[in-house]
Amino acid sequence: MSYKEKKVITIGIVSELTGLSERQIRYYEERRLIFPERTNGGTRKFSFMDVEKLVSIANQMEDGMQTSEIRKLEKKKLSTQDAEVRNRMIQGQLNAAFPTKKR
Amino acid sequence: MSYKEKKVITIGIVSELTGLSERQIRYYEERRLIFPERTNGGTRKFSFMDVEKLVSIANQMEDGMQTSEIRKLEKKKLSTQDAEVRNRMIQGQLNAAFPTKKR
DNA sequence: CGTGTAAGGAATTCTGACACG
DNA sequence: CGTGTAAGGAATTCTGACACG
Repeated sequence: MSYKEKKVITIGIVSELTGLSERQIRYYEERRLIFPERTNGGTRKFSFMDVEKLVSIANQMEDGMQTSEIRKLEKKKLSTQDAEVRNRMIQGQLNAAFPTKKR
Repeated sequence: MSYKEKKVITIGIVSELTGLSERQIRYYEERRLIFPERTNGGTRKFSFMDVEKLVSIANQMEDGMQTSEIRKLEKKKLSTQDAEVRNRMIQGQLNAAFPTKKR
């Protein structure tokens, strides 16, 4: 796994990096917008990906979006990506199976 | 600055990532092999680069090297790199100044 | 709904020192 | 020299709750 996805940053640092309060960060986790891991003792651990996502969330909140909307939009984006990946894979399979077909 | 160099990891996580004890990590800082930053409160903050360097240090310690030797070797490596960079830059300047010269 | 805050406790980290070798 | 450990304190984080709106 790349450094970007490794969960190693505590909430205080994340707060500094994002400009969000710890309260906000915990709340966004409660609303299932981010998914930090935990140490054995229960301390949250975030990745740089989480930090980026939090900045994005902050922007969407500023635009008046609610956490529920942000979550839904995120889901939609992911399923769209999934569909695109599937399409490309199928297309690849077809191209391999029928090499004579144009393009 | 890239994620790799950003100082955001606390010593407990670094200990887990490297397999080194916190005592060892603090000692290597005392011997100036690594240079973590600090929070306002005084808590150490490490980067993924530091983590990599610590793994390298651990290997060198296993090979029987002393911290003073490791530090010297590190310095040597850096000055060698510097020299190489300078050489390349000078060569580049020369190539630009005398484009007719072969190569 | 989203966020601030005070409260109490627990986990984490810090330093300086002693020990062993 | 390099590392473990107990000690005491300070910084950090955690949860559940109340408040405001």
